[in-house]
Amino acid sequence: MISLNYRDSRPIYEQIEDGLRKLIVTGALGADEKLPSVRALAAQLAINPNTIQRAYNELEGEGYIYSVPGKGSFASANAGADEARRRELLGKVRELLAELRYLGVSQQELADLVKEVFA
Amino acid sequence: MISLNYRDSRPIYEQIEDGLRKLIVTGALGADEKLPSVRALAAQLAINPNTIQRAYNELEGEGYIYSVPGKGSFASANAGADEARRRELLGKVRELLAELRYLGVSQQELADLVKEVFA
DNA sequence: TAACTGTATTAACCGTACTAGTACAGTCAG
DNA sequence: CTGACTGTACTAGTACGGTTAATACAGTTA
Repeated sequence: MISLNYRDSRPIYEQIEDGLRKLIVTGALGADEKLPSVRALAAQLAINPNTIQRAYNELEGEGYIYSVPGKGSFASANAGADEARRRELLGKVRELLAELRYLGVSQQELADLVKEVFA
Repeated sequence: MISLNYRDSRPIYEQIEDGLRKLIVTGALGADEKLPSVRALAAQLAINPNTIQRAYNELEGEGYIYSVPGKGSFASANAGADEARRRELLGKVRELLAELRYLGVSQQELADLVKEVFA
């Protein structure tokens, strides 16, 4: 479900955040679908439950999931309300595109990439 | 020339790397143009020269600049040879696009962004 | 009741970013 | 040649944050 890369300098909880966010935005995790419990995912990944909780906490702050004490954590129906993150991501994409252009990637190739993602 | 954000969790040397990389790929720093010396930039940013050196080191490893002992550091003529970085960036863009789609950004809007970068 | 859920708190360990200080060799203008 | 610049290298110390560990508590549910 999620893979960790210990060689990556990025913290584990961020890798988990990204992994879950990806599952949600790609539709692999449907709305109101139950996520693994904090302890279960910790056991599966062989890491501390606190690290999982931290990832869940931040994802809840971003609106991607919601947690109910005693019941569990679930994928949010719609996280599209996060305008700040949208602008942040657009800024990142803009910088990456500029560098890719410099690296010789054609406009056509990038346009195709956009089409592919929306296909 | 370069601004640091101490609230950012990312290391200073990475922020410097990104700043210089941006100056290079946007053409603000032309080919073989001289970069500030390790000590000069360190003084300007009020940080330790070692941190600057680390950033320069990594940028040289990526081919974005080259350094000559005794002379200085300079922007590379062509950094397009870095195929690994190209693929890395393309992967990142793909993930960002998927999330932006989920956040409600239209395909047209992203296609326009590509056009704008290449304008 | 028992086993699950999320949540909270505290202490400790450890990697690493960063600083500080120093040193050496190459370059270049005076 | 001299002196001031350049990049480079190394060591030592500090500080911060990620991660683990061990508990504890309250809500949920079969």
